[in-house]
Amino acid sequence: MINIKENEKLNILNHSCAHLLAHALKHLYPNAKFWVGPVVESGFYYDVDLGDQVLTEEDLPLIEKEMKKIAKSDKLIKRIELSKEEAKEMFKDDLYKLDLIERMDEEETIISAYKQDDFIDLCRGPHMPTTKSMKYFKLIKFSGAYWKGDAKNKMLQRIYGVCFENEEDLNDYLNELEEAKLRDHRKIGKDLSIFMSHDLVGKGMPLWLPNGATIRKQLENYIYEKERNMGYYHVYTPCVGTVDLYKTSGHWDHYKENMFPSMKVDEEEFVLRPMNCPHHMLVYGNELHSYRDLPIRIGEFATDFRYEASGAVKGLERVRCMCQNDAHLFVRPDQIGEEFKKVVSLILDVYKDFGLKEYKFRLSLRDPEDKEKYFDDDDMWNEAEAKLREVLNELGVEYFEAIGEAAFYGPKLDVEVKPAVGPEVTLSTCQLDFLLPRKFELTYVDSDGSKKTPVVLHRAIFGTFDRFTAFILEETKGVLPVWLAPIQLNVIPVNNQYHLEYANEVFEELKQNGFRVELDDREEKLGYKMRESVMKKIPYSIILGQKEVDNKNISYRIHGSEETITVSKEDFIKLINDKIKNREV
RNA sequence: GCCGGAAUAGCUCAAUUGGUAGAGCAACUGACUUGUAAUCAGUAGGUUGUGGGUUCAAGUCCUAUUUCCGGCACCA
Repeated sequence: MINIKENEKLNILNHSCAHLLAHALKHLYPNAKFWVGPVVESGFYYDVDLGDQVLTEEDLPLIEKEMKKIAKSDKLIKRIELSKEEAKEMFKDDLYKLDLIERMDEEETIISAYKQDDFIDLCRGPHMPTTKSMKYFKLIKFSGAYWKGDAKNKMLQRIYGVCFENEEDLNDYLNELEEAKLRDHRKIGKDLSIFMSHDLVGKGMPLWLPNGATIRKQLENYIYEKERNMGYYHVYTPCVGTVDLYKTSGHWDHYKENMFPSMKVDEEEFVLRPMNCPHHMLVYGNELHSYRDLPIRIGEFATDFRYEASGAVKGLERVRCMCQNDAHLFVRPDQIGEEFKKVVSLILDVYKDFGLKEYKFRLSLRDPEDKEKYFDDDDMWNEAEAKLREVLNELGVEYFEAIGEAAFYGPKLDVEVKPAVGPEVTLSTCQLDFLLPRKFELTYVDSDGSKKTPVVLHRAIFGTFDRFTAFILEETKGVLPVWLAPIQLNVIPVNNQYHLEYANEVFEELKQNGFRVELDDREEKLGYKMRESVMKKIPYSIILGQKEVDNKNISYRIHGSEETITVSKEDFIKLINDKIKNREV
């Protein structure tokens, strides 16, 4: 999908369209006060204070109509340059604009504004020459948005729109938006019976249905094997811990508002765990470790509970009960680079297996200007950050740096992806932690016999199984590769009376070979069953009629293909096994 | 959490200004015996998310609440 902000022409066009929107709003709501109207990836928006006036769905077409009217009247868009004082005088009744002027750089002596007919707005520009330039636009949606992005401030109303140079581009874009809704994992999840939710279970608590559970099991098996091969040990630890555990880890002080409230049982006070680090710290601490034993890698497919804000939960993507593909790697300081490299390589390896291409690595670093915010060990930070960069460069990974986005306990690498609908989310993560091992007084015996503190890498390749499943459903539009598909093969006899016996035989044989196979023995027409097989996105539909009975072979059709292929049973079994092994469609 | 919207049969949806809930698909029963995206007929299915209220009368209006949706904020 096109990034409008980064397209120079569209950027100016959309920016001008934001002014056009404000202009129209001013006509329709004379008391409207305007905050800012920037261009974003998906178009533009304008934040506006309409007083008590609340916008409704029906208002958008009316606003659009007024915008079209102004556009048609072909007003010149003129740049005006003002001194700071002049600007303050001009906007003296507008608190929002005064605030903007106040916040401008001291250096900035000239402030520009753009005027079109009876509307004037502060703006750096540039803009289109006349309002007539904005012909092909559409207001998309509206919502609330905090003034200055701060939840403590008043909520303004935000109207989103998009503008293109011609009708075709606009329609293409709107179609893309519609198509994105169709591959939303919440829709696919419902259509394909992947997961459900229920009021009685609660918000952000999806229930995985058999189809979803099968997918998840495959993901678990897949990553378990990878991790085992890399020397990970897997554990099971409880979903609860005492409050004292989280006081020791520091979560109670720093993460409490994201945890479910504690519960008292007899003399103990428990919380549902929001993460597994404390448990894994204890597992490490259960034994004495030599410097020779490190790295020690402790993994778990662990269910965690986070009290996510009620407005934040979304399908499988953001939930209150999740299963992390978690592991904690205990390393010596000199092993940070090497171990980090292994994690990044694993991420790349996994993404390749899933055919993922659209993702961004984000390296979150400490803000050197604001060292108080972070765990105090300059050398450790500098060395670790340099090491992470070095590894990423070595692997030739493209990444961007987010200064000041590190956790207070260490720098981290996140992989961000864009879901069908909504803002980017983090999939994989790898976080360095200097602090937690100290809090739990973890040690290893170094070569000189002294006790040293290990460094911990928190890492999750899939992130959570929940979010990864959501993402993979959207990537594949629900058409999963055969190794992941809940139902891999669908056996359809042409006519039950004559072909069911053979179909049963084939069905049993495929089942014996370990495939997830179904037999559609309902008394329905072939066309009817095929339709359902396609809609359920089963990778292989096997059609068995008289020809197949006579020749003891198999005809199959791959999802999305029009072609039917006939092969021997043996060849078919080999084919499917190969596809599974190679993780092909 | 905040602003706004929504909730009707298993699913997708309909129901004039308030007048007592309807269709398609799915399910079930029967007929049909079929070669690649829907065979036909019939049956059953609902305290309209939940609790209050207004009214002669509420799916429709008010109110509380739960869940969902679009954003915002959050995501040490």
